[in-house]
Amino acid sequence: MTSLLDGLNPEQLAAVTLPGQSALILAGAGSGKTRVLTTRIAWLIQTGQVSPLGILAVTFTNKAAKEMLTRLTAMLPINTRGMWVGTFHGLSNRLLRTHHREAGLPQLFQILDTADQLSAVKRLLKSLNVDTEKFEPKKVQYFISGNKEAGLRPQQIEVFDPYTRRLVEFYAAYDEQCNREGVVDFPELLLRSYELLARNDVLRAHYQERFRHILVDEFQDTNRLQYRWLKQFAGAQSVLMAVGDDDQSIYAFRGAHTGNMNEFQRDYAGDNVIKLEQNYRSHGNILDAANALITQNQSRLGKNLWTAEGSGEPIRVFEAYSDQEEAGFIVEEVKALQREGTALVDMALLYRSNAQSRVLEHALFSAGVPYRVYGGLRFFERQEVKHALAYLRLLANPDDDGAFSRVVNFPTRGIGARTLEQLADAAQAGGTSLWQAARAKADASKDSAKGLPGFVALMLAMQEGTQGLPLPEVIEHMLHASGLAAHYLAEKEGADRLENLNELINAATVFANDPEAMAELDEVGGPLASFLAHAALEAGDHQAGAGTDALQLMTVHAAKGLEFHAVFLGGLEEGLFPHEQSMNEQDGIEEERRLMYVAITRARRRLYLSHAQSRMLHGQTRYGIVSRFIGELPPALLKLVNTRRNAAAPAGYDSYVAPASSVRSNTSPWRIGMNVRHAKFGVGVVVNVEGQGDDMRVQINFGGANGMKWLALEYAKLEPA
DNA sequence: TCGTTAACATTTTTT
DNA sequence: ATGTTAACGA
Repeated sequence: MTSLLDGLNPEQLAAVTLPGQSALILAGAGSGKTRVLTTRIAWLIQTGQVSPLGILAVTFTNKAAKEMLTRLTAMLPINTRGMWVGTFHGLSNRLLRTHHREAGLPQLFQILDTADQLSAVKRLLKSLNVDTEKFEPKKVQYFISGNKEAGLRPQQIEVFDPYTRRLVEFYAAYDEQCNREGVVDFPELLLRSYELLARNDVLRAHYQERFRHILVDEFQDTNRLQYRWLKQFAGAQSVLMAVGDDDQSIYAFRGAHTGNMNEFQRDYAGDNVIKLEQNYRSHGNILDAANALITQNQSRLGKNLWTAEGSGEPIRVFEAYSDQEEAGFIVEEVKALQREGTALVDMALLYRSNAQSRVLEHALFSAGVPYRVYGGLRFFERQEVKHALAYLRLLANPDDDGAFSRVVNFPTRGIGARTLEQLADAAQAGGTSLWQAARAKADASKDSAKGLPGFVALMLAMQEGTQGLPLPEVIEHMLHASGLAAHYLAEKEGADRLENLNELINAATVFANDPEAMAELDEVGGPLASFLAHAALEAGDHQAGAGTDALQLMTVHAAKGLEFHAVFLGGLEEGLFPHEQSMNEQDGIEEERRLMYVAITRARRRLYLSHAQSRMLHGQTRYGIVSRFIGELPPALLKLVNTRRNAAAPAGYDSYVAPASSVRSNTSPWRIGMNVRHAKFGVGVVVNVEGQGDDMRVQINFGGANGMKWLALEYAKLEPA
C-alpha cells in the first residue's frame, strides 16, 4: 500500500508530520511547497489528528485554493464541502454572511471591487463638494484602503496636519456611505471579520475551538491586517503552519509585510523553522545564478537552493542594438526550440512591465508564432459585464447607490446630470438611498413613461418579472428588460460585448450547477447574492485559447508559481529592470532583485537573458545600459550568444561585471535649431533628433507647403545651410 | 445628450 | 505611442 508520505525528502517529511507545534516553513522556489501543504492536511486528517472541519487553510488566490482542494480530494476520499480552504477574502465573506447580524451588515451585502470602490469614493467626494484637484479620488481611495489594511479605523489614525485630518474625515464619511448602502470593499471584508472576532468573545472562542490546524500559503505576501486576522482564529491549542519564501516577496508595493515572518517566529514558531532547499525544478547553473543573485540582498532569512541534477546548460545572454532586434532574436530561438520538440506552452517570455509585450507580440505575430498574453482586463471587469452586474446588484439590494448610479442612465433613457444632481440632493436631505428618492419622485410624477419615473417602473417590473426564476433566467430577463441586449445589438462594435453578456449567462448556468460553489455560498443569501459575491471575489480567468499550444507571455509578477522548460527574460536594462521608480523606494532595489530571482527560478532547463541598447518607450527612443543584475551573476555561468556580431564572447565576459559605458554621447553633426538644406524640400530647421548611427532620423520644419518632415539620415541628403 | 478633442500618465496586482 | 479620462461644444 502506498502511503501519503512516499517520496518526500527528509525536510518535507519533517514538515508534513510535525506533531502538535507551530512552525515556519521556508520553502524555496520549486521545493515542493504546495505538495507539503496539501500532504500535511491529508496526513493530519488520515491519521485522525483532526477532522476536516478542524482545518483552516488560507491562500491568496482562488487558483491556489482550488489547486489545494483538487490535490486534497485526489489524496483522500473526503468531502471537502464545509472545509475552510480558501482565500482571505473568500473566507471572510463566508464568515460575514454567516454572522452578518453580529457584524452589522445586511445579509445581502454587496462586495465592491477596486473599480467600484473608486467610483464610490468619487461619488462621496462629489456629495461633499470636495475639490478633486486638491484631493484626488485615487489618493483618497489609497488612503482608505491603506489604513484598513493596517487595521486602522478613522478614530485610530493619528493626525498631525490638516490635510490628513481631511482624509480621515473622508474615510469616516466613506464608511458611513458604505454602511448606508450595504456594500463592503475588499479590505473591509478582512477588517470587518477581524473586528467581529476581536469583539465577540463567544464567536472567537467558537472558531478557536474549532480550528485545530491553521495553515497559510505564501506567508511572505501577507499584510499586517491579514496576520492579525489569522491570530483571531488561533486559540491556545491551535497549531499554525506558515509556508513562505522571503526571497520571493515581490508584493511589498501593495502592502505585503515581510516582517510578518519574523513576528510569526516570535509569536508562534520559535526555533521551529524548517527550510526546504532542495529544488526539483531547475538545473544547477540556473540555481547557482539565482543563489548568487539573491545573496546580494541584505535582509533575508537565508537559504540556498540545491539540486540533485547536473549543472545543465549555461545561461544565454543576448545583447541587442534595439528592442526590435531583441524581439527578433527571441522569436528565432523560440522557433528553433520548437523545431527541436519543445512545446510552445512550455516556453515563456517574461518582462518587467506590460508595455514591453508590444514589440514581442508584433514580432511573434509577423512570424506566425501562436502566443497568449496573460494579464489585462478580466471577464468580470469588462464594462458590459459590470453594467449587467449592476442591474443584478440593484435587484438584490435597491439601496446600492453605486449600482444605481451606474445603470440609471445606461442604456441612455434621457436622465441627465441635472436630474441626478437633484435626486442626490433629495436623497441626502431625506437620508435615503437614491432608489428610495427616485421612487418618491416617481410617485409624485404624472408621466411615468420616461425619464426617472420610467426607470423606476422598469426596475419594479424587473423585480416582479424575475421573481422565482432560476439564476440564468433572471439574467436573461434582465438583459432584455433593461435594454442592455438591444443597446449592444445596435452598437457597431457591440458583437463582442453581446457575446460576453451571453457568456455571463453561461457563467451563471455553470455556477448554478456547480454543487461545490453553490454549497459554499447558497446557504447565506440565495443564488443571486452568491453569484454576485463570486463575480466580485473571482474576477474570472480571461480564458480563450486554453488547450492550444501557444507561447506564454507575461510579467515576472504573473509568472510567480509557474515553471517552464525555457524562459526568456527581456529588457534587462537599468531603469527598466530594476525599474527606475523602485530606486526611490525604501528597499526598492532589494524587491527588484527578488523579482529577478523569481524570474530566474521559473526556468527548468534553459534561460535566456537579453537587453537592448535602445528601446522605444512612451513614443521615444531611450538608451539604456545593461542591468546591474546581469553583472551580479557569476560570469562563468553565462554565455554570450550574439550571432550577428561578436560571434565570440569577450574574454571573461567582463563588460557585464562593470556595466559602465554603454551610453553614447551624441556625436551627430545635426543639432536641434540648426538650419539645413535638402535637395528637394529646400531650407528648413531641425526640430528633433532621434536614434543613433544609421538609424538616426531628424525632424525638420521646411515651412510652407513642405511643412514638417521626418528624414532618415541614411537616405536623405542633407547639408548645413 | 452625445461626440469630439485635449490633456494626461505611463511598474508590478489579487481580492 | 497609446490608451484613458475630463472637459467642451453642437
